[in-house]
Amino acid sequence: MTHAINLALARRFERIADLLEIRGDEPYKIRAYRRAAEILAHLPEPVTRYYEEGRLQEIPGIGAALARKIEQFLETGRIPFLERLQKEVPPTLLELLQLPGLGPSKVRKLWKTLGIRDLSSLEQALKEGRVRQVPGFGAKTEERLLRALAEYRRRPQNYLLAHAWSLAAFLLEWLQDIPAVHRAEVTGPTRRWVPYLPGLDLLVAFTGSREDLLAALLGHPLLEEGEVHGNSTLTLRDAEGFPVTVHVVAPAAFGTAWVATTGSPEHWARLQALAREQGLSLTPHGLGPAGEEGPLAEEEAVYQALGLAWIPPELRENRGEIELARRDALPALLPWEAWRADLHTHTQWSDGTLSIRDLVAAAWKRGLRVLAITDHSQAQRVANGLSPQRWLAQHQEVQRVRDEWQGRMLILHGAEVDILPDGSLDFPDELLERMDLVVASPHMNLKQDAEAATARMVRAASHPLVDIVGHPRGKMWPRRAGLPLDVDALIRAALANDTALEVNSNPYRLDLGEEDLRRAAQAGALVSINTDAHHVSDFAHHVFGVALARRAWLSPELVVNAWQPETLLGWLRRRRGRG
DNA sequence: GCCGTTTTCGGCCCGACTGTTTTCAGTCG
Repeated sequence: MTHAINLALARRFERIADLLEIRGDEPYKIRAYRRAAEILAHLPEPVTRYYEEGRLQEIPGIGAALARKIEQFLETGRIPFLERLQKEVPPTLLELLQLPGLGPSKVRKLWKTLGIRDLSSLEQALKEGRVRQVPGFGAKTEERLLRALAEYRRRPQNYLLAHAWSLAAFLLEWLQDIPAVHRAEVTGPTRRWVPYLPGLDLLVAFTGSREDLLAALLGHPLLEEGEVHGNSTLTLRDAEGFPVTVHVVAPAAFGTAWVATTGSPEHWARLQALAREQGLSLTPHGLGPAGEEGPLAEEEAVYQALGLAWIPPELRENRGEIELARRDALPALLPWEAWRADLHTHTQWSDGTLSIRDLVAAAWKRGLRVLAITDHSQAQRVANGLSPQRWLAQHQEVQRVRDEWQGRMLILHGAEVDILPDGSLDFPDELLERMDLVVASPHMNLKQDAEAATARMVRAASHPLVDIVGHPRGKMWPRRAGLPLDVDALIRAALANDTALEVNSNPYRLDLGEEDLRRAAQAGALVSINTDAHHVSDFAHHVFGVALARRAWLSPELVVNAWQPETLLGWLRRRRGRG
């Protein structure tokens, strides 16, 4: 759906917007770049098609100036305006924006008054007490920034899994067309679906020279720099500095290399120990008696030779999976294709981009058979949240669309109602009672202490008209850790009230998080995996939620989205006493 | 920088919170 060239352009427009913001440009100009980036990233056709047909300015948000920049990029791979901008505003300033509390205006001030250009010069200035001398900065800000900086540095795994997968899809397609590439696959933490990771790893069976492979990869519009590293790896980066490691292997040894590079390191070490117990030696290049390791081209053969069932990558964390594979007793995981219901989505009625009609059609096309329309409640002013009156008007519209679909798709009408700071809800019960389904989520006051946050969420989860607690922590990677919840208390409340806890599949949220979900899974709480879709392309995010469920060893029967529509309806009706 | 059967110029989404102030700018959602 997304195209590499659109994404490459969108990222450059985003970067222009960031740099303009630090420079202090006209806010509406900046917004125009951001809007264009957003639209390009979600454009269903490659922008090259518009270019060839001379229709660039037909793309909403693209006028003469942006069309010109798109043309320059497509013709030369460069945008001179961006290059001039980067000479003027050091791009290293952009990493400062990652720190919570530092926006473009403060970054500009630090740069102009203290000459701060990156994280290390900021740290130095903070430690020397120079930052608090700047007007607008004080002791509290100094302390907060030092903490944020330490936090930022402590986070070794800095990148988003979704970014890795999206890049992987483009690069694998690209690799297919390179002669002498026999096979190419995703490997490493990306393949294990680790939510936050140090970069993308690919495994490539290749018989040519490393330099040729590197040159071919650098021809891709999303990759900017790279080098040959040792005799079996290439390291590259995309325009945002996202690291890509390409492991190169002989085709015959693909199987052992794939197991080795997929990891985890602990899982691999345990496999090697198991091999030793059997008098064998397991290396990335083969398996057999020490010194006579033979290559294995298929991964299944590696596990089989060790007397194990093949282990899905999401389980390879050395949490007991090897012992279970030995007894052929691996847990049943939620099948990838079992997710057939999205119970948390948005339309143009609040901050979504699609009409109800288009959202339903897009969901159907995606293979969904149940869709809940859950726009924001009134407290979400930024998101154009619905008043009770507007919800009722929307209800009429949902009814019309429902009639058009005549039961082919189960369309539920509910809302994502705000959980207010005290745990009460942003809509009156009389309105909630009319809904097919209620998702209740926290959006504001996310800096409560653990006691207040837990009381708030437990109260919401215990409300008889709340079916699903949406993104319970309200976290937003990487800037916001979210509510410091006692998750076990929330899980107990959910169990006591037959309420489902959401795994929000938005890659920036993944909330509940993995450890939370593991606890919920052990307690046997119901879970709802939803995309929180605002765009058509957001439906694709469900894989991150499903992956998290698999990594948490969640029993498939606890996932309400995997139930038959009748079962789901039965649960909802029973909960609100309509059963 | 974009956009227009209310405008080709003057709009473009806004409110709460916080730390820094002494009346408000910047950040965030």
